[in-house]
Amino acid sequence: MIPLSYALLGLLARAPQSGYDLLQLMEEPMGFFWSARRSQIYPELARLEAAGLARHTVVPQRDRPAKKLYEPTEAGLAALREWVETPQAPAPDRDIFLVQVYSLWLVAPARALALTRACKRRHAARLERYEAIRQRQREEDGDPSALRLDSPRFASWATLQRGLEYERGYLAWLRWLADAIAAQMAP
Amino acid sequence: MIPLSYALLGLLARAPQSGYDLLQLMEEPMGFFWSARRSQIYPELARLEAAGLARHTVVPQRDRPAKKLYEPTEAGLAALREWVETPQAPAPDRDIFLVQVYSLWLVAPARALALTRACKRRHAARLERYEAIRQRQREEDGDPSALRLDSPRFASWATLQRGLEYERGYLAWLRWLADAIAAQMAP
DNA sequence: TAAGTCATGTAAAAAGTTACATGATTCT
DNA sequence: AGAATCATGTAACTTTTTACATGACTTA
Repeated sequence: MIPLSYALLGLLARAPQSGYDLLQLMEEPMGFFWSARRSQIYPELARLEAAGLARHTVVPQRDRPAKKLYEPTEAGLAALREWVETPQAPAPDRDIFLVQVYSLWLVAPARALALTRACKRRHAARLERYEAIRQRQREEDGDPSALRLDSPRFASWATLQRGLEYERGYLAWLRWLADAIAAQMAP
Repeated sequence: MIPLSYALLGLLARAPQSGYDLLQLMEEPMGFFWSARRSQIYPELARLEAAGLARHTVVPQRDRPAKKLYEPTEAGLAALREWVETPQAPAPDRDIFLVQVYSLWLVAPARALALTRACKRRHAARLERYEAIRQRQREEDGDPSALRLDSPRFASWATLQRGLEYERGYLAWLRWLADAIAAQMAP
């Protein structure tokens, strides 16, 4: 089992889903911290089923094509619980913008500034997306600090909170970087 | 060319290095934002050379085995510059701890707290490592805000700064999470 | 002489991405 | 009739990891 297995089980543990549903849930919200494409998700579902961690039932629909609804088995839930409470080796850190910044001394300041601003736009957009989700969540759940620890809502709120702080921190650093570059251009 | 190609070129652009040197530089400091193993680095160096972006000379040493010293070619430097000033599609976000947190509602609060603390230790250790590097950098370079934009030192400082802020932000969130869990355990 | 570091690679397997492929149903 | 959404997959390729493999030289 790979992290993706548990990402999928984590989604199924909240509610049964079709592969197609999972495709979208892996975009948002799971994609904010773990991602996978269609070509990885469908085979992984088959693997989970072969391993006895998930099962599916075919659900015919009037207005749409039939779908396979997946849910975790008891063994699947147990495996997920066990994995969740075991500290995991972190995935290697990968930030392509920092790879660029590491060689930023090679390029003209104006280019460096433009690059920084492009990155800033990305992160600002991501932050806005997170804030929209928080807004929606607040409308649905009310005061998030009142959520029970054993509710999926609490878990969603905790991950969202990290996303918000991550983007704010990144943006603060980007502003600092842009200022440092600009400061050496003006005089 | 993949991001790793430019990570390696970025190291070579600062000073010629052997594959073995690059192995260690890919651990630290490059590993803080991009990583690769030996089995990827040596073939990648060969690829860079085949593409005319790097070249090597064999350097015999008295006290140690001979080594291949790599440096970027003019074409390699040009390719690096061009890549650096072009906005890159970000690598997918991957945070295994957040995958766990997303399903944290399934496990006992005491386990959740233990997991959070294990994560906190990791990040605290990483922060200490960054702070030690900052200390060393400060001793070598003096006031970092005086560094010139076109010096590798500036670039190193900028990436380190991001690392420091990332770990501080992560730790702040972990404290918040631990508190939220603890608050529901006590009463 | 054994352990440790310096030094360079390859092989095989796994994980992940891009592109291909198909078909039902609904809406315009 | 064509575009859009729902729905499920596979094939080929690239990237990355894990494990294997070897040898020079130094120090205890």
